Amino acid sequence: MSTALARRTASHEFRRAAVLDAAAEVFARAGLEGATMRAIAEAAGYSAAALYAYYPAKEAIYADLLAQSLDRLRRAVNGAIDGATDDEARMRAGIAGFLNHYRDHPRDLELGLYLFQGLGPHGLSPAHDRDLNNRLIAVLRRIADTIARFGRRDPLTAHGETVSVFAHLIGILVAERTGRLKTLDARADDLLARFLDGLVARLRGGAESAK
Amino acid sequence: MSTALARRTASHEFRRAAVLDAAAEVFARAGLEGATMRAIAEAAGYSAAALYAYYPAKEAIYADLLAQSLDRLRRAVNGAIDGATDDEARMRAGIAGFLNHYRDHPRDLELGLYLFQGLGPHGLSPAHDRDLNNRLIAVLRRIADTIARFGRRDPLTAHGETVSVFAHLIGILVAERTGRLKTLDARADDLLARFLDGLVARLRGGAESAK
Amino acid sequence: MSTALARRTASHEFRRAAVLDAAAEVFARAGLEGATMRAIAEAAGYSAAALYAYYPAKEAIYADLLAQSLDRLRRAVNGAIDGATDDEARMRAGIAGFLNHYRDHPRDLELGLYLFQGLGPHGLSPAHDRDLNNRLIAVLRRIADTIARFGRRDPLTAHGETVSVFAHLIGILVAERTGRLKTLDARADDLLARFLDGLVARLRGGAESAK
Amino acid sequence: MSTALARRTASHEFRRAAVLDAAAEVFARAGLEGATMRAIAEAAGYSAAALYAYYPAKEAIYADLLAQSLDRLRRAVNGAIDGATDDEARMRAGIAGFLNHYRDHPRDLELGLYLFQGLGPHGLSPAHDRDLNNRLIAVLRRIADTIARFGRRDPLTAHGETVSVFAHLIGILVAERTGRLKTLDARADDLLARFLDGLVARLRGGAESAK
DNA sequence: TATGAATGAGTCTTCATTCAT
DNA sequence: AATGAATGAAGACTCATTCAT
Repeated sequence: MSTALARRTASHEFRRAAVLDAAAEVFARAGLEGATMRAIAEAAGYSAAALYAYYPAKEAIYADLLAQSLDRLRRAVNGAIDGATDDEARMRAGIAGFLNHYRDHPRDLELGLYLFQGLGPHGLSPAHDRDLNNRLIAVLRRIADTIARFGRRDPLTAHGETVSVFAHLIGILVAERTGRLKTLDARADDLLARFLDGLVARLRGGAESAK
Repeated sequence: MSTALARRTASHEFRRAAVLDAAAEVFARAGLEGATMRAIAEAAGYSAAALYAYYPAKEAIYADLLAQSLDRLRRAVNGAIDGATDDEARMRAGIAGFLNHYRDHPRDLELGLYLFQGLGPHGLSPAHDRDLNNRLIAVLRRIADTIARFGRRDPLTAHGETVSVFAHLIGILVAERTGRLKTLDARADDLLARFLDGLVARLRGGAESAK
Repeated sequence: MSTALARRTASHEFRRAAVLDAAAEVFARAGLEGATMRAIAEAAGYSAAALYAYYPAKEAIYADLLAQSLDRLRRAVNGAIDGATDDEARMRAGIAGFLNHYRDHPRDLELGLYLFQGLGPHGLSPAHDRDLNNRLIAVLRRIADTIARFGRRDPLTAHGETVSVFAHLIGILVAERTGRLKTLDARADDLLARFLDGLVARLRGGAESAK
Repeated sequence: MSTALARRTASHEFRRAAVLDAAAEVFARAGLEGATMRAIAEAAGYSAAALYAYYPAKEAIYADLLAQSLDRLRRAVNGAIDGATDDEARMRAGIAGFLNHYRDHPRDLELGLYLFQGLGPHGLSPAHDRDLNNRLIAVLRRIADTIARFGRRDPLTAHGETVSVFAHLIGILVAERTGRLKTLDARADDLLARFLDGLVARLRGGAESAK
């Protein structure tokens, strides 16, 4: 019986993943507001009602989608860092990896911004929110490590610098995705380069600039 | 007779402003998607149908709201700049004015983010969009001027630097508003100070760093 | 006082006529369902509320419009008959005048069909209906006369024939206006000619066909 | 499984038919413009939203209703023709069948007039319109055949005569339905008889009257 | 497990009409 | 005489969700 149950569970998880895939596709195609339960169901080859066997509400699909998206981001960032050879390169690679991942994967950006922005209509439950936060922190922690190492900063200082990096990255992404960058005749690449150069200079400069 | 007409017109404008206020309040309370015509009407003490005496469509309310919001931002930035005494202070004041205006006026931030985000579903008409863009550009231009003057940069270089500033400001605001800053135990003030210090250092450094 | 009152009344009637004109124009432009009170008011240079000083309801405007339209029809038919020289020509002219008036004045046809069709939504009051009926009968009576005279029929027989003519005319007009004639590759002229020839032949034939 | 699916499909069709019935009733009762989705839903014992499980839009209900109505007309006409014994009787029967079908089925007349009248506001899609036209033509073609056969006319001439018949029938029906016949103290039967007699006489007369 | 059926609440918008001024 | 202001009722349609099967 236990085997049968396990099999059933595995099968269930398998189909849940298929639903999630379909949802991701719909989100990418129709945008966040246009992603209706019916559209997701159709993409998954189910009826709308069937979705409720896998997720209790639309909100839960969002949450799951976001979690996966943040994991993909983490893998991208980690991969970029691991592929670099010296400390400065690692720091630069991690930060650029963050930006490029989102630039290369608009779906994930869409989801990420939704998160950053606090999804108006139904909002996520606090539990979900905490979970997602932790996944984001995991990404940033790795970047903080490279900063601490390259800049020979203590963890606290490195953390402050990381948040600054994080804010800048978000700013670039938001500005680009909303067309303001094009309007202002600027490019994300250039912005990042400028910021990184400044960051490197600053970290090299003061042996220990306060927080 | 002319007086009566003027009085009537003024009264009309007065009530239109009241509707706009109510709309702003609803936007702040219910979020962007939750701002329905009925909600706005109720907040204004009207029936939904009555709104159409003041605005021909929901979109027009958005547009008006955003336009006024950007004008308030411009006044805040200009005021901050004009109140400072030397070139460095002017630059710092303009940038800080941008950030603080939005921190002090969450409603305007909500609206601004809506703009930055590109309002998915119902979007603004191209005409409206262009108008709003111009208002934003007007704000940034003033900041660019202070950068050019303090850093003795040519306009083109100053523009690039301005976009970087803009991106950073957006990033800070988005991160704060969505609670990520609190999560990361950071404060907007510190982030701004850190960024400004870096900016000043950079501008002081190279007499003329390419674009 | 009596003079003042008369003047006031005349002035009122004058403006009522202007409203009616505007209404006719709107009906022609926007169709029957598209003719809103506001549209009529704008065409008349009034506010919507002002119309209620001249007509108690939209329905009354319809009714007045229809009455005038039927009077125009009567004048057209009478004119056609009076312009002809012998009895057969007079009969033919009267009938053709009916058809051609409506073909040349689509506005009136629109109104007429509305009448014939019983205006769904609000319907006319019985009083109005009776009045309009009488105006239609006045038209048909004149045609009946020409039939009686040409066919040397007694009034009763002539009346029966007239109703048949009336039905045929309506049929042609409805079929043409709704595009069915074009669909069937037919022309109103031909249909009328065919019918008239048959009518003449029939009336010439039997000295006195019952009823 | 196939059985279950078939049963489900059949059940769906059954309820769709019920919706259609309800719609027909509403159309007959409330007139064309008064037939709202909500009214139809209530008549069918559904919520308004439920209708959309059976028809994607109001327009589709119209179209279905009209199509079925025209098919009923065709069956009535065909049946009448097939029940007659000689050529003249067949022609008379077909024409009378058209008229009587509509006199006996006021709902269908209401729908038919809607068609003939070109449904102003929301109109049918061109595709629907073409389809309905074809169904009407199918009816008329059968009548044209009987005319050609009885009158020994070539198809072209018979067609012209058929359109004349069609126009007359419409005229009678419109006049009757809108109460004008009663006003004029006439009866549809008599009108038809008179017209048919004339038609027969004409067809017997000239061996071949042009067009 | 999956579905078809069904719904209530909600969306924006239009319109004829009323009323204080 | 005329109007601006305001409204209730209505329009078609959508959506997330529930439930019996």
